[in-house]
Amino acid sequence: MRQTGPERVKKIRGDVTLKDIAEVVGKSVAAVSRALNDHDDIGEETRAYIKQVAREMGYIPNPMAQRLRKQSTDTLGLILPVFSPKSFDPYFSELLAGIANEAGQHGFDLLVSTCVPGPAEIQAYTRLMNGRRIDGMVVTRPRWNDERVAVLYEKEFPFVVIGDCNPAQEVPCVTDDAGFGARLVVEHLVQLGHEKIALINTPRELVFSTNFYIGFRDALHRAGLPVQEDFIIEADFSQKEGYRAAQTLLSRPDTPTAIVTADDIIALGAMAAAQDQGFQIGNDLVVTGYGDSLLSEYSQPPLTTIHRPTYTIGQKACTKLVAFIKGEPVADFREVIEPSLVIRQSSDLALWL
Amino acid sequence: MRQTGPERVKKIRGDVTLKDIAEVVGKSVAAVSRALNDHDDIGEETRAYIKQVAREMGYIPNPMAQRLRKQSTDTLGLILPVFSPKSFDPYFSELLAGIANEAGQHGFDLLVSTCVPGPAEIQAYTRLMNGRRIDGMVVTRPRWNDERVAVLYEKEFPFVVIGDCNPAQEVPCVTDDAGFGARLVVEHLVQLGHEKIALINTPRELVFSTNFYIGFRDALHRAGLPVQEDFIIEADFSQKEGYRAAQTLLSRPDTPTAIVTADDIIALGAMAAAQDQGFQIGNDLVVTGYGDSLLSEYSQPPLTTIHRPTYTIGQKACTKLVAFIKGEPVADFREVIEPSLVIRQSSDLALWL
DNA sequence: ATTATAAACTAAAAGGTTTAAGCTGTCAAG
DNA sequence: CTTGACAGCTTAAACCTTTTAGTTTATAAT
Repeated sequence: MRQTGPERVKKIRGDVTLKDIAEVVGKSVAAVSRALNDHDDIGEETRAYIKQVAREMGYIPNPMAQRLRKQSTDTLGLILPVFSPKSFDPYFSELLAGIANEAGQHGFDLLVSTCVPGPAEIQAYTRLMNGRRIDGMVVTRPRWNDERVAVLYEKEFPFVVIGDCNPAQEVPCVTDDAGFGARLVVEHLVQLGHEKIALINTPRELVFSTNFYIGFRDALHRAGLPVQEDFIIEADFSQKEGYRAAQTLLSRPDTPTAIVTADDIIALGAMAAAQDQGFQIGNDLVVTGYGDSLLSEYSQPPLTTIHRPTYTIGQKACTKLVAFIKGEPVADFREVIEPSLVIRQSSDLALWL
Repeated sequence: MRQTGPERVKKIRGDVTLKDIAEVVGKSVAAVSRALNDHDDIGEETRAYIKQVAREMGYIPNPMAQRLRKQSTDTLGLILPVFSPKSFDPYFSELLAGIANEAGQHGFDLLVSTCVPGPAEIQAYTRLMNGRRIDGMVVTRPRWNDERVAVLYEKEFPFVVIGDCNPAQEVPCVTDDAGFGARLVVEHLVQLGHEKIALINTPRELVFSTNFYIGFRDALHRAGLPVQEDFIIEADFSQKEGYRAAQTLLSRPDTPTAIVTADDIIALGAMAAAQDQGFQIGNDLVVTGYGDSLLSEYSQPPLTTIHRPTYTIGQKACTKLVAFIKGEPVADFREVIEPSLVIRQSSDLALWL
């Protein structure tokens, strides 16, 4: 029954299906399928032959058919918040790179969607979930009482959270330790002799912000410094908001000598505001960031910040999510990565030398 | 035959299929499908009823079944070059945002994959194509004799190119006018009185680089200035490469008074090199970039550059690709967008005032 | 009264894969 | 010689939707 020659090449262009292979090798479609998937109820010889023919014919499985049948998509979902048309946070770029690379390693596709933050957000999530387009979801920047997490959890849809999330919820997550980061920054500033340290925090609905605040507060306590509530202010993730916040802080009668911010992009805004008021950053006033994004290296002056291994976090989160989807045992639900301090000129102009 | 009550609600959780609806309304599966898709051979009343029941039952079509049947995926592919683990070019972030947003508008999903540039690249492309995972592909940073374009073209796979591409190939593309951008920069520098203008160009295999070079050269000619070949040097898209290139330029006996670069990130490297050699950027030496990425605004000093509307380019490219896939007539194959000059302190320190 | 036409549907196939269940033949144990 | 076990297959169903090619019924035209 073995055919060779033209017949076997016939379908070399166009879409070769299991049926085509079955015809050539003279076995059933099921046998071909099972041979290619290495089931053990197909003879050694037959299996080898089928595989060879499949290779020669250039067989590529039709993913849609597989997905329909297996009721799984081998695809992960990631929804990026796009605030303004003009680009988005470099944090997400790095995260995306980590996730996408790792997903590829596991044979998963990555579906990326965007949405403007707000009420439409949850729709974007449910659309991907309900549409059975993806097997699992990556959630970023978790909030207290996060509706996204609630929905995913309730529907028992596999997901992983990137960033600190509500410890009351037992959800798989990979995060940097914001509190530890804040502590590193404050200790650095205390060492430099600062006593009046202000904080521009990210929005309070983020779990991250709370942890950052707690780390900040505790570090001050530990240094024997008071926590002045009017030295603490919130800002969204934007340069503009950072500018506004710093302006407010610096217009007070008693100005701080250091401004800790919970995000690099906010720090950039804060630096701009301070500079506009005549401060020399790194000398009259110290500003620090969080994230160690590309921006912090090239800012003016370069920004002292907390290095968060975003790429690695993306990778680990992806690995965890894939394990989850495959039903493999997941060792540690909550993976915490220690960030590190990167000292640049914005905290110590002497480094210019 | 109309059922109401529990039966209709029975499947409200879990996956409602056409069959379930058909049973409830007492019609055939085909009728339900045709009603929901607004075919005109279903009675007005029936159609309304079916739609209502579908809504009540929370019916969501199974995309995999649709895709298998329709032999299309309603998904676009984008492959991001990831050079180093540490983040990627902000250019791609902005592009991604534009493409993803627009794709969503058209009801398309966006599949994002990454690959390290090099020989593995073409595999990533063929994998997506051959796997029938996507209906169309976005190609970025086209090169002369671009293998990706060749493969896509040869297989008649729908695609759109973002960025200048080989004019000999009749391929759909959306691009900024690099030559025009170069001209704007040179004219600006000439106006500032510069006569010794160097160029750090991007790698010559990119069509962009050639166009940028031609614009640069022509603008010099027009200004009556000579084109000195040893003032022209190439660099990859990295800060490091920009640093190296500028170092080379500035180590020559006759140093330029202005360095034009073909990319912001290269410009940042060039500035760093110049600063390390004691130049005051914007005064002793002028450096310009291309792209107007986030970085350029926050660099030290802020970078005079060419604004490329990357987000918009992403949107337009996506629209074009979708039209192409749907077989709609595409008006202009080649869409060229004029960039504009953004003057910051790196070319004119007086702006500091 | 017959035929043509249109409206409103239905049955079945197709899209490609995987899997549950069943079948055949061989060999060994009883 | 029977029974059982096992290897190595095959058949048919399932996944869910869309489309092709009818079929039925009612109405209009002849």
